[in-house]
This record gives sequence, C-alpha cells and structure tokens, in this order.
Amino acid sequence: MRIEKKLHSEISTAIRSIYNQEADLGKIQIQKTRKEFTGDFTVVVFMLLAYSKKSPEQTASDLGEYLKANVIEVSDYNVVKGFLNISLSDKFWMDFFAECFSQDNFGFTSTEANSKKVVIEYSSPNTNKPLHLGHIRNNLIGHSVSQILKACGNEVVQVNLVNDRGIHICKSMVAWEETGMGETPEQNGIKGDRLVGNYYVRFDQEYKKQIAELVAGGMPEEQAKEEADWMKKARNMLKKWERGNQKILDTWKMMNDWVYEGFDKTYADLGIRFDKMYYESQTYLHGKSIVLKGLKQGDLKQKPDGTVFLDLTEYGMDEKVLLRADGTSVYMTQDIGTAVIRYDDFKFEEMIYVVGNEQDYHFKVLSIVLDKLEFPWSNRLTHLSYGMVELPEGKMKSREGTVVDADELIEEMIQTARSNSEELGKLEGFSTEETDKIHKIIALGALKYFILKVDSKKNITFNPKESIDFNGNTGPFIQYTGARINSLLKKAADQNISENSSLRAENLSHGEISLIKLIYAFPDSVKEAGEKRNPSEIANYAYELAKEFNRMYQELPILKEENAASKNLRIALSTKTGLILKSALSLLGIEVPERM
RNA sequence: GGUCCGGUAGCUCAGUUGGAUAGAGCAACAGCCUUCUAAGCUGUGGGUCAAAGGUUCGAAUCCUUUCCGGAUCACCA
Repeated sequence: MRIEKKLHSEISTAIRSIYNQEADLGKIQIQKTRKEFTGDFTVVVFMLLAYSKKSPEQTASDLGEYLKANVIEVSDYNVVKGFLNISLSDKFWMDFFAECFSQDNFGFTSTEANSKKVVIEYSSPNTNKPLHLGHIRNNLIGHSVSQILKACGNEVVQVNLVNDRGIHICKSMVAWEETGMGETPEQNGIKGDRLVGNYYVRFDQEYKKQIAELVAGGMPEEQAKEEADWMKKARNMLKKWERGNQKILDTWKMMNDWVYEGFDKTYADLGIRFDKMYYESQTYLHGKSIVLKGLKQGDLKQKPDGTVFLDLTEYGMDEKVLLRADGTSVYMTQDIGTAVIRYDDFKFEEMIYVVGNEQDYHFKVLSIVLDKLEFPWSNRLTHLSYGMVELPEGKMKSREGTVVDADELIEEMIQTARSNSEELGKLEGFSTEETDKIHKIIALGALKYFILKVDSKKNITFNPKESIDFNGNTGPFIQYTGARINSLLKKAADQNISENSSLRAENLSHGEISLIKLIYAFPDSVKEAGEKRNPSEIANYAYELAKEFNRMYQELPILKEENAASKNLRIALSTKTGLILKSALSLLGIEVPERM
C-alpha cells in the first residue's frame, strides 16, 4: 500500500482516538515536504482545527506524537506553524527500495484481457507538402501519449488519417503536369514529399501571377480568383478525380506514393509507426452515405438548394453544413465516416484525436453530430488539443516559406550533436557507424525533449536562430546521466562487483534517501501523465531524477565506497535509476545511448 | 463582437483538487576534473506571479472587472 494512504487513514484514526471526532477524509491533506524543511510528508492541519479546538501548533504536535507512537514507519516529526512534517524511518525507505528493485516493470501497469481499448489518432498529414515542426509536435505528443497510456495498462491502437484527396492535392498535380516535365524523386534524388511540396508552392506562385494579370486586365479580384487558368484546371481535375478518371487517378497515385515514401523516412527518423493507416479517399464516401441516411431518418435537414445541414442553434451554435448543394462532402463529413469505420473496426472504449487547438470547435461539433446521428458511442471521442508551435514573428505560414521543415531540423540537430560531441572529445575510438548512430540518438533526444517538456496545451515559441540546448534541462542531460550509469555499471561488472539482493544499510545518507524518494514517486508520475494525457509530466520527472542522481554521484563514492553495505546499495540505486530513466525516456520516445 | 486558451526572472519553462520564504534551465559572474564520463556538480545576482478588487486562517492557484497575446465563430482542412 502506498504510504500516503496509510498515513491518511492513520490520521483519521488519530483524530478519533485523541479528539473523539469523525474526520472528513477530504480535510486530511498530505503533501510532500518541501526540501527546505526536515521530513518526508507534511500534514496541513489548519482544516483539522475544527476537530481539535486547539491551536495549529498543538494540533500538529498531538497528531505527530500519535503517529510516532503508533505507526511503525514514522520515525520522527517536527512542527512548523501549522505544518506537521513527518519523517519516515530508513527501514521504510530501504524496504520499499528492496521491493521495487526486484520488480521488472516498476511503475508500469501491464495490459490485460479486460484492459480499456483506446484508439488514438495522430499525425494526420496532407499529401501535398512535407512535414514541418507543427507536425513534429503532433507526432511526438501522439506517440508519447500512446506509450504512456500503454504503460498505464490500456490497450492502445495507434492510427493515422492521411488526407490524400481534395483540391490541394490537385494543385500540386496541375503544377507538376504543366511544368514538371516528368520529374521524379529517383531522377534527381529529392525526397518525394519535398518534390510534391515544391509543386504546391509553384502552383501558388503561378496562381498569384495569373490573378494579378487578370486584375490588371480589369477583372475584379474575386472573379479573377475563380477564373485563373490553373485554378480552373485544378477544379476540373478534382471533378475528374471524383468521377474516377483513370489517367488522373494514375498520376494521383504516383504522386501520393512519392509523398508516402518521404513520410516513411521522416516517421522512421522520429521513431514512429502506426498500427493502422486510414485514407480520406477511402472514408469520405462512407461519411456521405451516413449523412444521407441521417437525412432520410430526419436527424438532419435540407435546404431548398440541396444543402444538407444540422441545426445547432439549441447548443448556441450555428448551422453546420454536412453536404454541399452539389452533393460533395466537407471535412466534417469525412470525419464522420472515418469515426464510424473505426468504431466498426475496433469497438473502442475511447478514441483520442491528437489535433491542434485551432480545431477545438470542430471536435465539439463532431461529437454532437454523431450524437444526433444516433451513434451511442459519440461520447467516447476525446479531443487531445495541443498548442501551436510559433516562431518569434508569429505563426508559421507555409506559403510565405516560414515553416520549419521537419527533415531539415532533424538534420541540423544531428550536425549540432556531432560538433558538440567532437568538441568534447567523446566517442573517440568508435567507428563512424557507431558515432553516427549515437549522434542521431542525442539529436532526437534534444529535439523531442525540447518539445515534450512543455505542457502540451500551451503554445511553444521556437526560435530558429537559437539552437536547441544540449546542456541543463534537456534531453541530452538525461541521456548523459543514463550513459554515465551504464558506464559505471560496466565498470562494476569488470571488477566483478555486482549488487546482491540483500539490500541493507543503516544511516542512509541524505543523497540516498532523496533518490529513493524520487524513485518512489515514479508510478504516480506515470499515472498522472496518463490521466492528464500529458508527456511533460514524465519529462519533468525524468529531469528531477537525473538531477538527483548526478547530485548523489558527485557527493558520494560508489565503486570506491569502503562500507560494503553502502557500496551495494549505491550500485543498486544506480542500476534502478538507470532503468527508470530508460523507462521514462521511452515514454517520450527517447533512447538512451550506451555511451556519449 | 461571442466563445475558448494563455500572460510567472532578460530568455525558455516548472509550480493551480488554495498551504510554508514562488522554483529549474539558459544567459552573466565565482568556484570544482592526477580520483566512478565536467553534455556534470556547487555558489552569487536576478520576481509587484499582467493590473485592480473580492472570497479566507492562508491566493501565482478560486471569483469579478480591466489590459495584452493567440485561436475560433467556413459550404477550408
């Protein structure tokens, strides 16, 4: 049993015994003792004064005295104002550590037959341009939350929804057909997603030019936007695509395949993969048929021009269009189709959409629409809404070329990791292959930690001019601590020293207890990260643990310790800390290198 | 304009079921490597927690108002 719970119930017993009163359990407040005071846990007694009818100091002393006398784990107490600081015995901490030391997946809950089934959608790229920093945040949050939920004992299915159809894809296709002269990624070694993205940009440039020409010729701007040659071509192409024109479909498939090949590389770099891919081109028609069925059932309304919509005025919102007058579907329509298909596929108990907070309204409406369409699971959808990645000048805009490209950023990080490593003279005597691998692990550790340590609901400012740090509160710092531990344990093994399971030590030093207390907190940290769906919880924990270990490492000898019991304990602490750091970082998708 | 989110040290961020003197990192300055990896450790300086009221034993945290920033209120995705 967790000691906080035990203290909680013991205090309730104490109040009964000393003051002859039944305490409201909610009023017994236990928190960790702040480090400037002596003790492990602190009871805030102000709310208990109603029972004691005594001063805060006296009440705290009464309770402290009772706990010390009656609870074996409590070794001492002190009172500061209305705060009762409780110290637990070294034996308690040693017993806890010995127990957790023998546990394999300490802090993790394993998945069982009746585990909650959670589908999580993230990434959700468009196939007309390469991934950028915004997508990186989405991917990292999605992947990390997936791992965290698994660690909390859920059965997690990671899915992706590729937006592979629509006018934006046609724009790239038009530009490629008009100016590409058959260019392929193989031909000149450009990544497929980049190549297609280039044509998307080219379309926009040419389109603007055409509008300007028409406007110069006297046409109003609004009309020019409609009449521009390439826009007409793109619209025409979309119509042909929807009618199944084979030539268009072939080009579409070819260009999308280029993009997927490019995405695959970026996903591989980020260490991400999905259990199932969904494609909008395969789900939007299903959404359309569901909407038509809903119309027939009377769940939805239709305007004289044929537009199908849902009246949301009872929710204080407007009308939501689900099919245009010409019968084509909108974004919401395909999301309906995808959700229904997924429910049929997995019968999930929850589906999480990892999508930016700019779409808060969309997902609010999606749940309502599914409810109106009489799907009983409509309340199982959760929108995991995260903040935007911004530049110092503001939002990233792909058309203005201010986006931070994912591949380029990763490559730059690797360069920085390499030059740092070389400057520090690390990794001498390693093969190029080995150093490359380690540099990549460190680079991605820095990038992933940089993004995940920030509360996901907040916006992030990324300044491309300031490189992401490798020192201090960073991924490499934690990785370094892990590598340091690896090295230490390797040395211990070389000297034939291995910790034995009979962990015994008297007079634990401050550094050892602090570390054990942090280890004790790991399961709670994982649980809370799962409940809040928030990777930053884990990132902050890992940083604290690494920092505490480094402090101990600096203060106390480990392999050189003379007292056998202490030496044994410190090696065991190092082993466990290393494992927990590795577990925690794995929840963030970060690896620990053997050496760095 | 309505709704939602945010504003904490020069910079990037922790800290909110209300608790003690608001914490880290970066940057600056001062120390610590013949000793287990110095991508480390120790110390110094740095704050009107956007502002004002309120609630109470106690507010960065809850309520009200104001200011600033962002998002959204599409037959775009």
